[in-house]
Amino acid sequence: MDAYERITRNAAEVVTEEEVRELAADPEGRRAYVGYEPSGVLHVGHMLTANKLIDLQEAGFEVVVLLADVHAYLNGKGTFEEIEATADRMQAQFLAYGLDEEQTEFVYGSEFQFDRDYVLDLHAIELETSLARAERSMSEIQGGDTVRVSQAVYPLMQALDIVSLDLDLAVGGMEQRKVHMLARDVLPKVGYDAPTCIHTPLIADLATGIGKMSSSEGVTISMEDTTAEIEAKITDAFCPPTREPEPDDEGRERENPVLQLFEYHVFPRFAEVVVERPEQYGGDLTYDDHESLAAEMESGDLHPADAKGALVTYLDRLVDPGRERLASLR
RNA sequence: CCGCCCUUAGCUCAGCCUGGUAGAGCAGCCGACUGUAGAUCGGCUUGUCCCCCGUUCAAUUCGGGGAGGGCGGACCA
Repeated sequence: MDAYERITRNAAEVVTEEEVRELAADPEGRRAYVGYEPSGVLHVGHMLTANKLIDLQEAGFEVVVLLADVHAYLNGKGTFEEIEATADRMQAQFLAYGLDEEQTEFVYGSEFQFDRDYVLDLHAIELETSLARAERSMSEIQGGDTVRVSQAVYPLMQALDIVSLDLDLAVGGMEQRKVHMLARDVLPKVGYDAPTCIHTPLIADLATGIGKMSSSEGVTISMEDTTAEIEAKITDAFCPPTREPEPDDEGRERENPVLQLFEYHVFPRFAEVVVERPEQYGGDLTYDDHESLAAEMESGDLHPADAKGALVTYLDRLVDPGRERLASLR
C-alpha cells in the first residue's frame, strides 16, 4: 500500500486529492490532527478517526490530538472541571486503543486558544464570516436545542486551531465537513492557507441503520462497554444481508451498521477475520478483507448471525485494552 | 424595553373554553414468526401535566407572578 493509499483509505471525502498527493509525496514530518470534544464516553465514532491517525502515523506523519476543552465548553458540554476530567480519561483511552505514545502529541485547546494573537485572529475571522454561515456549519455538531453565540464562535476557532497548531492536514468525521469548508473559505481572507482535509464516514445507528451513531442517542459501542453489552448490542443490530439496505417506510436512507463496523473497525486492525460457525452450517470461515466478507453475506454464503458473532469477538478485542486502562484509572 | 405564541409520556402533540390528578401516534420493552436484525402479528410499560402563590371541597384545567423557548417590534406582502 503506497502512502497516498494509506492516507486516504476508508475516507469518505478527501479535500483535495491533489493536495493530499502532494503531502503523500513527502510525508515525513508532516503534521495532521483531529480535534475531539471531551464529551461523553469514547465510542466507535471516535475510534474511526483514531484509526485514520494510526494510518497517518504509519505513513510518517506527526499526529496531534486536540482535546478541545474550550470547544466543548462553548458547545454547552459542561463546566471546565467536568470537561478536564473527561479529557484526561479520553487521552488514556486513545493511547490504550493504539495510538503511538511517542508519536502522538496531545494538546488542550485552552493551552493556546486564549493567547492574544489567537484571539485577535479570531476576531478578524469573525469579521469575515456571516452568522448564518457559522451557524450552518454547526448543524451536525451543535449541542443543545438553542443556538448560542458561543456556537457560532466554535467553528471559527476550529479554523484557527489548524493554523495555530501548524498543521498540514485536518482529519474529522463527515459531520465536520461544513466547518472545514468554512475554514477553507475564510482562512485565506486573513492571510493563511486553506487547510487540506480528510473526512471519515459516519457509522449508522446500530439498531436502525439510519443516521449516524452518536453517544447522545441511539445505540453505540463505547470503550466502556462490557463484553456482554457489546454482544447484546450487536445481536440487536440491524443487519439485512446486503451492503445497501432499502430505505425505511418513511424514505430514510439506511446503511448496514454491521458491515460498516467490519469495514471501518475490524479489517483495518486485523489482518484476518475468522468467523466461527457451527458444523451444521458448514464450519468456520476465514476472510482477509472486507470485500470478500461482504460479498459472501450478499450471496448468502455467510449468514448475518454468524457474522455478528465474529463481530462481537473482534470488537471486544478492540475495546478491551481501553477498558482495562479505564479500570486501572479508577 | 414592548407585543403575540409555546411549555403535558423518551419524541411530536391532543385534552384545558364548560375544574373531579390524562390520552394518541411514534419510540421502548416482552412474546410469536424467521438460523441475525428488520418487516409482520399479539401483549405491556411510561408522567414532579415548567415553577410558586391564589380562588375552590377539589386546579394539568381558572386568576396572578416567575422561569425557559419561539416569533415580531426592518423590507416585502
